[in-house]
Amino acid sequence: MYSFTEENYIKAIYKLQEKSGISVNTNAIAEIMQTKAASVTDMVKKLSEKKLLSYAKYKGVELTELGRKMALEMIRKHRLWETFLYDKLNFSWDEVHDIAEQLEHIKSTKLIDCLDEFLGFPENDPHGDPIPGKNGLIQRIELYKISELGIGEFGVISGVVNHSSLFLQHLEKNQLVLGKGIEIISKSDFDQSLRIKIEGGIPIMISNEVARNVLLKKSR
Amino acid sequence: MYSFTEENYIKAIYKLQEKSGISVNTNAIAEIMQTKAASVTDMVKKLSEKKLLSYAKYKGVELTELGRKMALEMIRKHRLWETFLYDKLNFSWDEVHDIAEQLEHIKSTKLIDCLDEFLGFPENDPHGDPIPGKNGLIQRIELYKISELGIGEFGVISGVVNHSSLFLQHLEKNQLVLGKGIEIISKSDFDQSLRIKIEGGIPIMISNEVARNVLLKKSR
DNA sequence: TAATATTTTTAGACTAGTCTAAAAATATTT
DNA sequence: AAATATTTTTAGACTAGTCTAAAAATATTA
Repeated sequence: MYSFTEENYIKAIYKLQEKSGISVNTNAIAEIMQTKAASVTDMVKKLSEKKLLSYAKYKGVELTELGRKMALEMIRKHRLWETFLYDKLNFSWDEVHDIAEQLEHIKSTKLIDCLDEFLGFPENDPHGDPIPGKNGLIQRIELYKISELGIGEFGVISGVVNHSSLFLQHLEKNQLVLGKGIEIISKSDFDQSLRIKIEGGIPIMISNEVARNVLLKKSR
Repeated sequence: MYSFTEENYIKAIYKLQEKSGISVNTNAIAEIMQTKAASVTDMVKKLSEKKLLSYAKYKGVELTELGRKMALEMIRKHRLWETFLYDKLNFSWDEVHDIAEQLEHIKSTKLIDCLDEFLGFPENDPHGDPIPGKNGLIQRIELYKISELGIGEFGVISGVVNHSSLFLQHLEKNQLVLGKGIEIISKSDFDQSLRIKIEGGIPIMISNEVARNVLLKKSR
């Protein structure tokens, strides 16, 4: 059984490895873990002994297959809990992260698989990020900004680029919520604003600013 | 913010205080916390400094109002999560406890209040134990053993006395699940076994052993 | 490539929570 | 009420995870 701290280190290292290539250095880990480099060295040695990552002094670390699998499990849990909070308990997009940060440490495979089923096997969390499957595979679904779609194309709102409360509240006020299907009606050559039709509603205008910050899964 | 360990101590002390009167002694705490008396002494001193309980050397401990409130919050969380697992994720009676033991430590008042609402403000958990309200009040509903009801009386299954997996599985096999309405048809003078009718089913026999371990809320 | 700057590691110490073994207080028995 | 048994506390040590300060390795610059 792994401690919360160990789990958080693995998740942090996974994220760093995702964006900045193969080997992750001590200082970078210290920064996102809000701790000191010396502490990271200690922990990294421990995780290395547990075969979760490979580590050579002064050379940075790299997750093993075991570590990678663990990181994906954490991310799966995190995103499923976020989806639960958003879909079932009506939390807003910006409230879910901190609570999911706690919930992702709950140990029970059955719990998370049942939750997955209860939520209808969602493919993306409320921020549009893909939810890894039971097998540890990420099914990456191509998401497009509204502004990238052509006239006549259809899509389902699946995420956002800008996560600010102000923006999320603006979307909600305009019925632009997760899961809604929309169709591109026309684009203005003047200010790149768009006219779109929301599923079961009348056509509305949205600014290019909005169109560049909402992500769609193409449909039809 | 309190640690998991501190929270578990407070919950344990509350439970002991419930059944065995006012002052709780060190060894009893050590036993249910699965630790040694020396460790209990240390922790109890700490909790005393935090005003969660009052403690006099060699005289045992007693929760303060603050400690009692905290214990009730823990119990509220525990029982709401158990209800969630049972009602929404279809866990069985005997599976919910261990996971709720982890979930009860999640820190978010909003989360637990939204969960309460999502579950329809349940009054009892899947074991029939009352769920403390937001205010910290326990609404105690009178529950009767099946064996205490008279012939012709009706009741809804609302809890159990014996919480063992073996017993809970036996009940499930015989359709004796939470929320089912039953009617007492007759009682045997020989072995105190009962004939009962389960809502929407045919009459069945149950042993006195079963009848003494299932709790009903009277109805009609 | 020598000097300097940066990064990483080591050494030793601290806290929370636990332990064992022994001492102190309380309870029970005779 | 003295002897014995039990319970509780103290003292000192251990582990996980953290820290600071200093040493060692690596990287950068002139």
